[in-house]
Amino acid sequence: MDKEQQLLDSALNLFTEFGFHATPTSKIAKDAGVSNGTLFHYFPTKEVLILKLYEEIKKQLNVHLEKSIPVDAPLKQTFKVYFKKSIIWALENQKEFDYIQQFINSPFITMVDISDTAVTGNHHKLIEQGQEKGELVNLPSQLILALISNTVIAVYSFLKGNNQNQKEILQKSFKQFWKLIT
Amino acid sequence: MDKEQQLLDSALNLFTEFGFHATPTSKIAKDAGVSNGTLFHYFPTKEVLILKLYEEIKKQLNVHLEKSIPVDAPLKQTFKVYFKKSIIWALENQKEFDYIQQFINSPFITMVDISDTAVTGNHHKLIEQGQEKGELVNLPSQLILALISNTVIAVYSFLKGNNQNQKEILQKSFKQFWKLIT
DNA sequence: ATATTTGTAGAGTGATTAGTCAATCAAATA
DNA sequence: TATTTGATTGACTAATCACTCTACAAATAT
Repeated sequence: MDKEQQLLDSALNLFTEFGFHATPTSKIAKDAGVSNGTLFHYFPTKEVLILKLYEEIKKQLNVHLEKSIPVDAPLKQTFKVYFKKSIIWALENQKEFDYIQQFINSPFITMVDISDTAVTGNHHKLIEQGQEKGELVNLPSQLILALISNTVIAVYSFLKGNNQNQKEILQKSFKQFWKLIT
Repeated sequence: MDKEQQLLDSALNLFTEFGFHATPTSKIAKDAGVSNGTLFHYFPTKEVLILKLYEEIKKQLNVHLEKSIPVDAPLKQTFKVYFKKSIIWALENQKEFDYIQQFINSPFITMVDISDTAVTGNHHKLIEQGQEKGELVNLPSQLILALISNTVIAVYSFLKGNNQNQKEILQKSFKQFWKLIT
């Protein structure tokens, strides 16, 4: 087993349960089954651990999102796939998703690049293309991106507590979401 | 000067800048111009201080929102007023608004009533009335509430960094928002 | 005027914490 | 087989923290 990964796993569990500073490094090490010193062998400071965990989760999410995205599909179809994939990933990786939000809403966010909030990549491009074609509403692409992220968060946090009719909710939510951005 | 209020003010400033646990009570007391012991005279524990600050801000927001809300106005008008008032309050009280988000996305949220997320009151009722009249989309009112909150957050976080065209952005955003929930 | 409560101070305490370090251990390489 | 390299340990440290306690001052009640 990779001890670095085990440390990240334990950190994720403990950080989401107790928060960053209420989780001592000693507890993380213990939970991961390694010694105190080993933690600091892999992560020079606690802060680095917190940041690396964020980067790693963000990477996982982005890799997942870019998998099997249709090319040359109608814009609406592409957005639908992104939308649903995001929410389903969040539901299947709740700790990871919650960690992202906890991190983003904490002062640690000032330590990462500003243009880097959670989802990156070609989304800006996609939005601007949609606007050129007149399909998407004419609002700053940054705002549209924020609207998208936050709609995903809203649907996720609802479905987290109510997993009945998931498919129907997703369907209807997307329909409304599409109206929001067109 | 009310020392309890001064302590809450200092706590707000420091918590939003450094986070809960990276802000020692001693710093809060010093910043408020009182002694260590005085802080614990007003707040038995640090946790109580964190919770009371949250409650106080939530109350402020709710009081503000309920001021000069039109009665018997068309639903769309009522929502528009709520929508704009929320965002403008957030922009004018950024620390308070950021604190709410930091709190809600932290493990401390488990210590407050679940039915109590930030905005309370008659909003559920309003939504259900709108649905009965067939004006609002037929989705669970909890989900609609989440969509509303998160749209407000999205527009706020965009406008926080771009305060040009505020009026126009608000106008257009509401137009899209209304499509989202109808 | 006296007694009682309430507010305020700040030094002190015991516990906890991030991070260090010298000593082993394992495994790869020479 | 010898040597180097990196991984791992856990006791240790210096700092920090939430909170206590005693003393005193101010306000309020009797």
